[in-house]
Amino acid sequence: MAVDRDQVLRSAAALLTRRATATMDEVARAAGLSRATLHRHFAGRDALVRALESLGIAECEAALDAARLDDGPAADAVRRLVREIEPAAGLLAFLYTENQLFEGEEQNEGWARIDARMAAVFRRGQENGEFRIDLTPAWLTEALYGLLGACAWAVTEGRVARNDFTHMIVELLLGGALRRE
Amino acid sequence: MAVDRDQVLRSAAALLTRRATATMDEVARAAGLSRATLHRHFAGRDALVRALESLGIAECEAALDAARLDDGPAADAVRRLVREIEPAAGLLAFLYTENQLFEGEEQNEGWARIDARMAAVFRRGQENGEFRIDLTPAWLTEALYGLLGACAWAVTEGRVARNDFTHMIVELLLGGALRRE
DNA sequence: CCCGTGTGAGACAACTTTGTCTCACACGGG
DNA sequence: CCCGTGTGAGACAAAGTTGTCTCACACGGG
Repeated sequence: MAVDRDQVLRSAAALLTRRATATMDEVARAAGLSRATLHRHFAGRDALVRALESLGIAECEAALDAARLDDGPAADAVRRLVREIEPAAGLLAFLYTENQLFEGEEQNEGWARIDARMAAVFRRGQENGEFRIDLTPAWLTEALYGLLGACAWAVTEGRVARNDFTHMIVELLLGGALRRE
Repeated sequence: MAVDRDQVLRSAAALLTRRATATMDEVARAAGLSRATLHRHFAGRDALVRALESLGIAECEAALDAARLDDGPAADAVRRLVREIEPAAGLLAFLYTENQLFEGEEQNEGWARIDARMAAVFRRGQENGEFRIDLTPAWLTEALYGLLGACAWAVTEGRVARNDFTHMIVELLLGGALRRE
């Protein structure tokens, strides 16, 4: 009967993303357990958010590893990254918007490392001539976060098919909306 | 000594965007007034959020009007839209993430109308051959929201220069990151 | 079969936030 | 000058939330 910690965190992220003021009781209900049990696993709201953040950081790092960003064309690396990070998109959407974190040095360091790795692949693409140079790596990184969150939300809202997730993000991020002949 | 209602709403949006659980007292302090006065203008937290939403809808509609989305190439229309909507980007970033709104028929209708107008310009671009057809108008609309929020945040964080706001969004949305020869 | 582990339900006090009210005061127009 | 309007500060009760505890119970392994 052990609670699936990750599954609890995921449903908490899904709820908190669209209603950040949700009660611990609401979070518990959404995860299908009682407030008492939720409290046994996470000492309080802060602890829950920190756990969400730790999970998000860990999943991002894992996705970055799995995407092998240094291999082959940067465009392919970005495509692999988006595909790998898709399962964590909902979590990311929450963490990206909930920047109350400004505390916690360890966490901040984690995000800085992730940002740096993402920016690095864009920079590599610029240096080898794949990517245009007027869009800065920092902006492309932020834009990727924004698109991941937007697409995750669009999928849950039914405005984008789940199977199109990677395609929609990568094609827009790399190719843009303009038609090429 | 009358309080500048719009300015209060803007600073409230700025605070709530990154810390949605902020207290009415914190919101008041951030806006530079006392909780008592804040309460005189907005009956409560709900009223404040609804006012934020009304302002956001109004500014979006105004930007849509000013952008003349039906005139000339769709790409130029999108560029005008982003330029017009820039001042409201912070507000939008908050409203886009805080989807606790699911109540309120009038508001919902407002967003639906805005969504439809945005999607229409993308559809027009597809129909006249400017835009590629594998990215749906609904997704391009969501992506625009996401990019607006991401860029507004990146600007306040200092990762993107304020003057580059329109350029960064439009160039990425329309042209993508890939270099063209 | 029994017992240990983990859970749900509910009670409870402590704390926080909210909404309201009162009072004093600063400002600006008449 | 005086008075009305709008504000800040603070007090206060009401409501909501949190953290803790207790008890009963379901389940599964030994």
